[in-house]
Formats: sequence, structure tokens, C-alpha cells
Amino acid sequence: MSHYMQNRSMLDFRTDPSTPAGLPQTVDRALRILLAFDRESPEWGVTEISRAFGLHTSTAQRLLAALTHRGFLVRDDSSRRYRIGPAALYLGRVWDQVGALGLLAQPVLDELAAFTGQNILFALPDSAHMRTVLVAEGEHGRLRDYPMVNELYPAHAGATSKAYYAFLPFAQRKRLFIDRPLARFTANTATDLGRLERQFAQVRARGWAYTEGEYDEGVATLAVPVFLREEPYASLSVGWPKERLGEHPSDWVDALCSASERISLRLTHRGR
Amino acid sequence: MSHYMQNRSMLDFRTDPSTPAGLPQTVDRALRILLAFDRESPEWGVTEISRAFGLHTSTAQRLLAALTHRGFLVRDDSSRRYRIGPAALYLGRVWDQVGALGLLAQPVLDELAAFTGQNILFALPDSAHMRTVLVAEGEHGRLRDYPMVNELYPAHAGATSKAYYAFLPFAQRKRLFIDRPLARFTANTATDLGRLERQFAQVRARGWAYTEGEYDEGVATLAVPVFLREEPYASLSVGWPKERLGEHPSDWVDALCSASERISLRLTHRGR
DNA sequence: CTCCTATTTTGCATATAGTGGGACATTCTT
DNA sequence: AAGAATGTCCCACTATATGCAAAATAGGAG
Repeated sequence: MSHYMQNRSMLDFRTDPSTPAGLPQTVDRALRILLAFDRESPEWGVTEISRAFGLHTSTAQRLLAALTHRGFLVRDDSSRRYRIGPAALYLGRVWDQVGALGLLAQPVLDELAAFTGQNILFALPDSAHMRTVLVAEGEHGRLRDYPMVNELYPAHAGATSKAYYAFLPFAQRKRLFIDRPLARFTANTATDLGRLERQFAQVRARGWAYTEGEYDEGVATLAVPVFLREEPYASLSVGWPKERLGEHPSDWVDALCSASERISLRLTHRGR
Repeated sequence: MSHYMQNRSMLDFRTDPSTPAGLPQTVDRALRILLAFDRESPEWGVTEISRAFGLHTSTAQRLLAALTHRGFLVRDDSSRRYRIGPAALYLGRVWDQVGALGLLAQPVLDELAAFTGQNILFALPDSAHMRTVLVAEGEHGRLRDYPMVNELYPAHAGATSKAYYAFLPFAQRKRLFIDRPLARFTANTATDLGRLERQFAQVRARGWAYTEGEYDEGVATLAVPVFLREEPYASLSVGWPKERLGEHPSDWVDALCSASERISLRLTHRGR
């Protein structure tokens, strides 16, 4: 297991308490407050915020009101507590619509494609599948050979899916596979839940997934997860036609891992 | 066509230029600047921002830097222009993870369910389908009769899908239906592209969709679109078993439309 | 290549504008 | 009903964001 997965919970833009000199401190405080609304603590009162950030209640109250005025928070009038507001939905849609993910990650994929010479794939989970959202073409792999944007791969077949779903909490993964038979695509597809779970365990132990023709008969794939803070977020993979097996796949593990980490860093607004 | 669809582009939290007295103006400026990054203008320079908001370049520069420092924007060093940052992705995920949509919309659905006595459904588009994300149970409709959360309905069958897909730009809708045969679910399912497109046109003209047993044989559905700013965002519908047809469906059109509008208002941070 | 223009960045003095203290109001507890 | 905790409002003060001006950098034209 490569080293990069240890420090996923480092300091990032959410938790760093310092306001760099010269920047409007009021704005920075407001943004830090906004980022405090997460899954673990989705609701905050004025006093809680003031304590958590060492501010006067008066100040906290005004900052919360300012965030609320633009829809970043909403206030429940009966409980007087604040929650995340519709501007969060709006920003998330803008992120998608302008293809911001691509602007951040594509350069990393392109480097990988140049390094390996093979096609690179970036895929996001989508209802018990992985959906390719970014691709980079390597010199030895014409895109027609293999992946296109917006293709779907089932959760139980192929390294791309395995690298992601292996790191989902067991309860969530289980829910995906009960009541649905595991379709067989090739002779290598695991159609037995026990065997599949053992494969996932191996992927977790190694930190990467390698499959040969589990979904597409002639294709070998090497994949690693991409993390967003503590959670698996996406999957990054190299794919190549099996007959060109020459290169030893483990040669690319390090490159994939370091690319995955760079993307993670960018997605949490650390490293460039 | 009911009246509510006229004023979709009213003033909302994004465009209102006034900072209410007592609120920290710096914060409000920063948030307004952040909201200026949308699909139409995804990139801004310091001067552009300063002109658009009537600020000194110096001020604009510091506010942009503050937003960047917390990951809400990213700066392209070569062009010195700013784009939306990964904090937008983060906030969007928080919005989803804490079920903020439900907190905003569920009360409206519950009222509708009480008013109509039937089951109410709120569905979001999901790769050529509609996925139910919120339901409310009416006294005459046990949930078992009809909808559950997380069910999928194909884009070409049933009022729930029609109300949404009718308002997609033609080019986008077309892409969903080419190369895929339209599956037939019942005798009423439209499997011909021309006929389907005429149905969409009718939905647009009326502002609502009504179908009987196009997907589930025994079910009648009345649905309206929910808009987010200018774009269709979701679908809101009443469903009931056809044998209880007694009530005239058009009685519920107004209630559905006004509920849809209330949800829209909340999603753009106007009305309560 | 050099000059010119447009844009961005930095430093600093000023006064605007955010802050914290505290009083008042409200809600929840016991 | 009394007390505790939380939220809101108002005001004086000075911390802090601002505008100015100059320097630095980039881009375009000749």
C-alpha cells in the first residue's frame, strides 16, 4: 500500500485558522464559519459559533446574518439555528456546469497519459456504477480502443469500479449489491458476493486495483481511488489492450497514486 | 398555462445589490462577487470585478484573494483570472449529504399531500430518467400503492418525467433519445419520437403534464416542473390509482403550480 | 526590440465601518 | 414562577478595510 493514503486528514482550507495579512479578516471569518457547516455538524446557533471561533456573540450574529442574506445559510425561525442554504446547491451546480473539475484535474491526467502512453480515465460513482467524466489519450491507445466520456461501468466489474467501491463503508457497499444479481460480462467477472468482497479487501490492502477482462474481454485496467477529505470520491485508472501486456503494470502504481494525491490536494485546495 | 411561470427571472439573492443596514458590508460584497461566477461568466479578472461592482481595483483584489484563500475561487496564475474553486464542490456535497433539499421542500409536499389526499412526489433528473428524492403520503394513498424514494422513471413515460424533460432545451432532450429505442411499458407509452415531441410541446403550452398508465398500468399522474432560476430543475407530481378517478385532475393544477413556485422561491432564497 | 497601454499588485494615511461591551428581550429549564 | 442561557439591539471606540498613488507586470502595436 503506497504511502499517500496516510495523511488524508491534514490541515486544509476548512480548518486553517489563520487569516493571512492583508486579507479582509471579516470575510475570512465569514467563510470559515460557512465551512463549519458539514455533515457532522449541520446546525449551529449564534453562541455555538461565537464559542467555536472565539468571537463575540454580536459579531457571530452579524456574520451569520450576512451569510443568510445571500442564501448561503438559512435560519430556522423557531429554533433560531442556522443550516446550509440554497446558495450551496447553486455553487455546486456552477461547479458542474463550468466543468471546473476538468480544469483542475485534466492536466494531471494528461501527464499520466504522457507518462504511461496509455489511455487514462477519471470516473465518478453514479448509482451502482462508475461514470467516466474525464479521459486523456495516450500515444499507444487511440480513444476508440477503450474509454469515452460518460460511459458507465457496473460497480462489481473492472478495476475502475473496484478502486472506488472498495473504500466505501461496508454498509453502503452492501446496499448496492443486495437484491441485485451480479451480472456476468466475461469469464473473469465475479458473480459471487463472497468472492467480490474478498477482492475489495485486497484492493483496500494494496491501495490499488488490477483486473484483466472483467468487463471488456480484451482490456486490462489498473486503478486507484481518489479521496476527497476522508471519503472516496472518484477513481483514476489506466487501461490498455491485454495483448500489449509487455509493460509490468505495477510500474504504474506509483504514478497513479501520486496523480491521485495531487488531484486530492487540489480538490481540498492545498497543493497546486 | 398558469401564471406562475412568468416571473422566473426576478431579483434574487444573486442580483440584489443592496446590503441591509447592520450587516458587514465587506462580507456581503465578497459573497456577491462569489455569486457572480456562473455559467455565463465563469472567469473574472480583478478589473472586471471592480467595474461590475463599482469597487476600487484594490478592494476587488483583496476580496478575490480572500475568497481564493478559502478555496471558493482559484486563480489561474498565467492569465491572472479567477474561476470557481473546490469549496463550491464541497458545499454542494454538504447540501446533498445533510438532506437540505428535504428540509426546504418537504413541508410544501406535506401540505400538498394533505390538500389532495394523494401521494406527492418530488423527482430530480438522473441520466435520462427521473429519480424520486422526496415523497409525501396522502391519506388516500398508502405509500405502498405507488412511489418510494429513489425509484427511477424513464424520461419518455409518465407525467413526472414529461413535466421536467418538456422544458429542457430541444438539443439536450434530443441527445437523450437518439440511438436508444423508446421502451414500451404499457399500451399508452409513446414509442415514436414524433409523437413524444408533440406531447412535450403540449406540456410546455399548458405548463403541466397529465398521463394515465404510461409507465405503471393502473396509475394516473399529474405533474409540473420546478424551476431553479431559468432552468428546469425537478418535477413535482401527484399520483393516484386510476380506479379512484373521481376527482377532476385539473382541480389540482393550481395547487401543484403554487407549490412548485414556493419551492422555486425557497431555492432562490426569496419567499419563505 | 521598444514604447505605450492596460491591468494587477503593494504600501500607506485616513476615516469608514466592523467590533465588543453591555443592556434588553426572548426562550428554555427546573 | 424564577433562573439560566441564548439571541438581539444600540452605541462609542478604534481596529480595520478602504482609496489613493506609485510600482510592477503583462500584452500589443509599430
